[in-house]
Amino acid sequence: MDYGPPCWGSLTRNVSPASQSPGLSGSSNSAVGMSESSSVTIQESDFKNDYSLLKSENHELPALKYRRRCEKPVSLEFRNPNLSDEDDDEDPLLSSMLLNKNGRKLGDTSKSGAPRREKRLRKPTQRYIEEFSDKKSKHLKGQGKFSAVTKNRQLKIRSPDELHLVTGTLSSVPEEELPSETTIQVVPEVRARRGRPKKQVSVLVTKPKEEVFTSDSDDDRVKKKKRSEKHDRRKHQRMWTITEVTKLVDGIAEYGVGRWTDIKRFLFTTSVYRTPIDLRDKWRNLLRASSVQKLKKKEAEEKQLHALRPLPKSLIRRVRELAKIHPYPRERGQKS
DNA sequence: TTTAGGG
DNA sequence: CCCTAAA
Repeated sequence: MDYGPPCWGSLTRNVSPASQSPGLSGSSNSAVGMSESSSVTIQESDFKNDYSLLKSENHELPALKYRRRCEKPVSLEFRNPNLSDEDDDEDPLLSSMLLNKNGRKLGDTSKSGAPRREKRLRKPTQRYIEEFSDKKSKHLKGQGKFSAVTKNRQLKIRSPDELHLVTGTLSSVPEEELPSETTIQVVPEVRARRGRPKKQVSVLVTKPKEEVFTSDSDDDRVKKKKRSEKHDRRKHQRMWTITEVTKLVDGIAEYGVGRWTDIKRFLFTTSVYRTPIDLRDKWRNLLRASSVQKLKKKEAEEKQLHALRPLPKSLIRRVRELAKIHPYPRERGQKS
């Protein structure tokens, strides 16, 4: 994975693999373990043999992972409003497929096939330009990757589960989510939610963060079984993965508490869900969780036991540190 | 429009 | 998560 796919246009292989050091993680966490990167190693042969293939569609991501400086043609090429639009473009499509057992939903989506395209023609320019220049010139932070995902990229097999994943179409997830959604076919909250994808700039951060600590337990996400439709209380609930929490904490460390929109825009650009408000809520919960840890041991144990995600120690530690640094209104006391 | 606070 | 008030 050292050379991987070089920049498409210029074949700049002179860039050293060490160039992926993300400026984001510079301050808070020193223990950076690349996690996602490991998932793309399988594609190497393809890259060498079928060069045209990756150009066609779904192989650009790994490349971009490697080269964040490689903002070559991809950024513009995929901005094409026609086929572009990263994740949320497939919302209706995806949901219809997954929920096809629900006749109503299916008909609904199919009906609105055409108009949806039209709507997609909005101009991303303003924000896009802003972000683009911002990243490029600013500090050259860690976010240089322009994902520009296409329709279906079924690459990136991070866990063996995904291998037997029927894939094909539902692999439009950003990158951190949807690890094992194979068994369930109910998935009520594919990603619909109330429309709020906002401007999805096609940059994604892909920081080689940890995710190494608890091995997998973060990939759980929607591991819930086959929830009967009757019993689903909350329409949509997305489990926070460790990766997400890590990103959130890191983002807070970088931009400060309260800058939810910034954090969302810089670190959660790929997540159509997770609004800034969600981030804030999660942070609130994190504060509580981290404080809980220091309460009674018994309580803590029970919590840990009950919790699906152990919430790594490192994260808790960081949360607490951050909590000390910037006082978050009202949550600091952890009273009542 | 975003953030803070409460439900 | 959702909603609302305030900035």
